[in-house]
Amino acid sequence: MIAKIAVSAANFAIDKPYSYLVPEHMAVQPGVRVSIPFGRGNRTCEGIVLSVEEGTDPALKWVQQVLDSEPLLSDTMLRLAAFVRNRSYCSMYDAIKAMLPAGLWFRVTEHYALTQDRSWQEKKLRQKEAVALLQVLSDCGGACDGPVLRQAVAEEDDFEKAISYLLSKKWITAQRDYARKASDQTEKIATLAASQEEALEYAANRPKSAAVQRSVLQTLCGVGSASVKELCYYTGAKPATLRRLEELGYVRLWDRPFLRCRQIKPAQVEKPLVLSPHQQQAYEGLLQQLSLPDPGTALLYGVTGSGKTSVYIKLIQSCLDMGKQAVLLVPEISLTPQLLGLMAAWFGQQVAVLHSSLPTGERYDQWKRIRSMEARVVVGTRSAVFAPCPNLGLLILDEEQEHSYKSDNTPRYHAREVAMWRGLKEHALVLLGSATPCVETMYHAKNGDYRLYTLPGRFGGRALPQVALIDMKEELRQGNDLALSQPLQEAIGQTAAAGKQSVLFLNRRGNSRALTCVDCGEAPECPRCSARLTYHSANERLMCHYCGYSQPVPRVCPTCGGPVKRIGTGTQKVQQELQMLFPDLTVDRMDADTVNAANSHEQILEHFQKENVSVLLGTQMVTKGLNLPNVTLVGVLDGDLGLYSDSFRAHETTFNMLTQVVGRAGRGSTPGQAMIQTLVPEHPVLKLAARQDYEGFYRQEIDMRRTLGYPPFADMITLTFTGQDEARVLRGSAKFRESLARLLADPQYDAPERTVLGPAPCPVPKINYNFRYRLTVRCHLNPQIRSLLGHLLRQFSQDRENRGVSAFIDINGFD
DNA sequence: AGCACGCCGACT
DNA sequence: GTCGGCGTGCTC
Repeated sequence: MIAKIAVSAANFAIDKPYSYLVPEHMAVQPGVRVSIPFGRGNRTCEGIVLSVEEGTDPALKWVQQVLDSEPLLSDTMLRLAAFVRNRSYCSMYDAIKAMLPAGLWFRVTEHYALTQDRSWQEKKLRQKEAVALLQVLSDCGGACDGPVLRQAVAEEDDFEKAISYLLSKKWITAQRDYARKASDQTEKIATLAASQEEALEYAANRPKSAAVQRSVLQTLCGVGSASVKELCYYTGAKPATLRRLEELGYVRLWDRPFLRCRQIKPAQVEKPLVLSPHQQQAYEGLLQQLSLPDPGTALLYGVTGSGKTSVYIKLIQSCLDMGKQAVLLVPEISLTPQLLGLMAAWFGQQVAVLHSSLPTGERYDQWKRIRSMEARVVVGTRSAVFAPCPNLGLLILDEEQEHSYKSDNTPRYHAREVAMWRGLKEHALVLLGSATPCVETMYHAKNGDYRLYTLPGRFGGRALPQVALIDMKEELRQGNDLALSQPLQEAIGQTAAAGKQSVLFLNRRGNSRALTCVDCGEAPECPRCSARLTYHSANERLMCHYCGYSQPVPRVCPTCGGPVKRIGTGTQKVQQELQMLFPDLTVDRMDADTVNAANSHEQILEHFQKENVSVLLGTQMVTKGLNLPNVTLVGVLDGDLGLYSDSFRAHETTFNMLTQVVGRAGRGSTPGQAMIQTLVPEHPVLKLAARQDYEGFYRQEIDMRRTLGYPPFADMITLTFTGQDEARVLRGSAKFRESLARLLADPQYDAPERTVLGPAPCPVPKINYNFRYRLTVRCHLNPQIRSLLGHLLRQFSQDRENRGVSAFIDINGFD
């Protein structure tokens, strides 16, 4: 028997199904994982069986072990993986990894053993580490486990070097054992208690003898928290090392409570669910569509507060009644506690929650519950679109325009695209919900590709907030250079006086944007990135938002020694301004600096609501999903930020963001009021956002896209090239451009509107010492062009000229 | 991307 | 001699 296998060690350039021989007695079927030898060195790696066929071939290698007793992925899911691979230009295994819960991954333990060849006994070896390892192996009777051997050498690098040397001499052999990562008991967990920068700095300044401490901190910086057991295993640390780090304040140790399927607190709901006439109408239409043999796609379009959630719940109920499973995707789980409560109230134990910050064991349990159909409603973020539902009936993407549905690392898939594929192949209904649908989505809905259901007006007939655009140029002319305009100041005062609350939104974090020298005008930049450092008052440091680099705030200008001044506005500075203007008001702040493990998003909101704090000041985070009845004023401090980014989505993103923020005002009985501060009050996008006029915005935007040939009328492909050697990156991308342009000129590609632009530096031309250039291609993507791009990418990575340069591709992306 | 193989200069 | 550096080509 021959098995075709997707191999974990194969990257995109060499990825294909590899054939292996299956031993007679071995039970191998598609969807199980196996361990196999790969490459010249026959290193053991993992693979997943794609298909099995009769036959034999003496040239092939043998499957070593079967790692699963039953298939992890059904035939459909394997085909889905192939789809993701083709769409996002990743390897088959990358796609599969995105589909499986982390708890399924195997922890590899190595065993080392001496071979028959003992010729080293007569030799004098130069490497003292190698001698030590051979000594330990002999002492252990010729074989021992990796961790035992590891202790013989202080430095990880030296250990690796010595091992590979001994292996190359064929004096020892290495064998790998696989053990599942998910555990069943309570565990002691170590969490990083200091900031990454502090921890890394401490680690970097330790003497060599503290290598273990360093590697613990480095590991923790990568993962945030890990079980003490695993940490000790991977780093060679002893529990005492971790206790020491706890004393020093870099690590927090705690016992994770014994609950793998976390209980969600059900919300108080009145049963049965009563829909408004509009909701009922939408529901009935959707139900009819859900019952079709091929339901296709639907768009539920309704302003914030129009009650889309009730329609979802009713539809999920119907889907369950049909004996099928339903998946509800949300942009970010932590932002939707209310929704989780509702789901628990309506569907109780049938709900499974899936998202990436779930502990591995819990995630694995949920995954199994879904696969066995014990859980029939799945709520989760992007990756939950891969929920292993055997009988899928309904896939809902709430707030479908959100960027978080697009993965920004390998595999670069869009949950909407994956959902569409599943809908088509598994005969499930795909329901997109939004108050401000993505322009492409609305286009398809209006075109009849998707069915369109509209919920007009806010639930309960509540009025939309009054929105005013405030001209900040005028404010400057009148001598007000504060971040808060005169009208907004007054409104805040009045709102507080009336016992109501205000939410202020700022699109940035940190205190001031940058530090500038008064004399020479220099602003400190990140040494690794082409970006200015941002001042953070919480830790009195300048930080890079791209790579995390930080340094203490310099007293004087590093270039000329002149005095430095903070420019720009951040949440911290606005907070100071507010305290100066309104000494009696309390202000809560919510941004990346105040939201952390100790102070969660929910806790800040709860505090704001319970204590009736006058003002909540925050970044992006305050805009999402919250429903605060006592908030009657919303202020956007920098409404025009984002309008001028060079993405074709700039207008859409700004409009959506503003609409979303403004919609937070007046969700209770009192009508709301919103103010958008801007330097360009005459900008049509801002005017439309102020009027909450999605239809108007859509008409204007779709015309522009048609004229300029942007999606949905063509596809925008971005090819990004990165590497440390700028000349190489530039040369590689230019060469890619040449081949692409030449090939596209062939009439077989039928790409009449093609254009290849670039190479041009990316908006941030250097991140972490890596230079970044990109090509932009505008054309109508068809299967031929897709495979042409794949071919060129493969060719690119195999070209010796391009060593040290990596290329990746993004289609109709967001940056 | 790894990783081994092979060729070459340098060190013991 | 033997070690290690680096260029080259392959991965069932």
